[in-house]
Amino acid sequence: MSDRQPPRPTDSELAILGVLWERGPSTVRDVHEQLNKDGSTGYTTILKLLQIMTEKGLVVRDETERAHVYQSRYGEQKTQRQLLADLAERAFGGSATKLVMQALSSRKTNAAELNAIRELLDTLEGESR
Amino acid sequence: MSDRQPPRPTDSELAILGVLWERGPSTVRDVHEQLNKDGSTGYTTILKLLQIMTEKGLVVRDETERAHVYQSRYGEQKTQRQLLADLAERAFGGSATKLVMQALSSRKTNAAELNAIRELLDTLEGESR
DNA sequence: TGACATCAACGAAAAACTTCGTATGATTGC
DNA sequence: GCAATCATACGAAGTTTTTCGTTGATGTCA
Repeated sequence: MSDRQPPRPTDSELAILGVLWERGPSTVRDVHEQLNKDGSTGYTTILKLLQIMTEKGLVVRDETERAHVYQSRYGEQKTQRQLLADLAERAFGGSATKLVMQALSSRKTNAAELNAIRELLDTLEGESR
Repeated sequence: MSDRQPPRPTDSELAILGVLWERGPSTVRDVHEQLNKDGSTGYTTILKLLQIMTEKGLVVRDETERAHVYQSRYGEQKTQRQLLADLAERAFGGSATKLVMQALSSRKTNAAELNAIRELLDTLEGESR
């Protein structure tokens, strides 16, 4: 009963996770500087969010230095998969295939990207045999 | 300044929209009965949510009858596209292609589904020429 | 017509999310 | 050593989300 599965990150939390994935383990200052390039969020806001995310188990904190160092507890891809599964469940009747097809048909994809997807399909088809 | 773009529906709102898309225009009672098959939400909870959704512009209300009739203001696919674009933006650095590839590689897809996706790719490739 | 059912509206409360001010303690530079 | 700086922690306020109870109006039917 100790570690149940991680909660879905909120928008703000996801923005922070993005920085942590990009930069690796970071201090509050690091994250704040990165996020403040365009928007404007106070330092203590980021701090508070990271504290809450620590409680939730979304990040882990290293307190050995004065400036605590945070890192994402779950990898970027794992989180992405989680979010996709969640969205498929909530908005696509649980069908990931429907999700993929909707995503594909609703925007312009250039030839290179289409090829990359095609190759991925080939790989998957090989596996499913 | 009148109609800005619709807000992202919350989880509960999305559940209600799901019913409206499936059933078409419905009363609060209709939605409530549909959603209460498994979970347990009170009648007035659904009512309140639909009132809020009306304010937000997610649904439109026909008040000619005593039991108001609600319908989704935006189609299912349009909403799905919106949600996908939003998720791509928030979690995939704005790349819908990354989203698709992650969705494809993170689960088992049967042969028929893979073929359907392949055909879709063919169609898209034709268009992009 | 009078009791009962049905419905919308309103308000309120609890939880989650977002934001930040202030307090307080550690570190650093002069 | 002391002031300025940098860091965490705490609490609080405002907003959104979710939930429902109550009220009052309208309709039904025996």
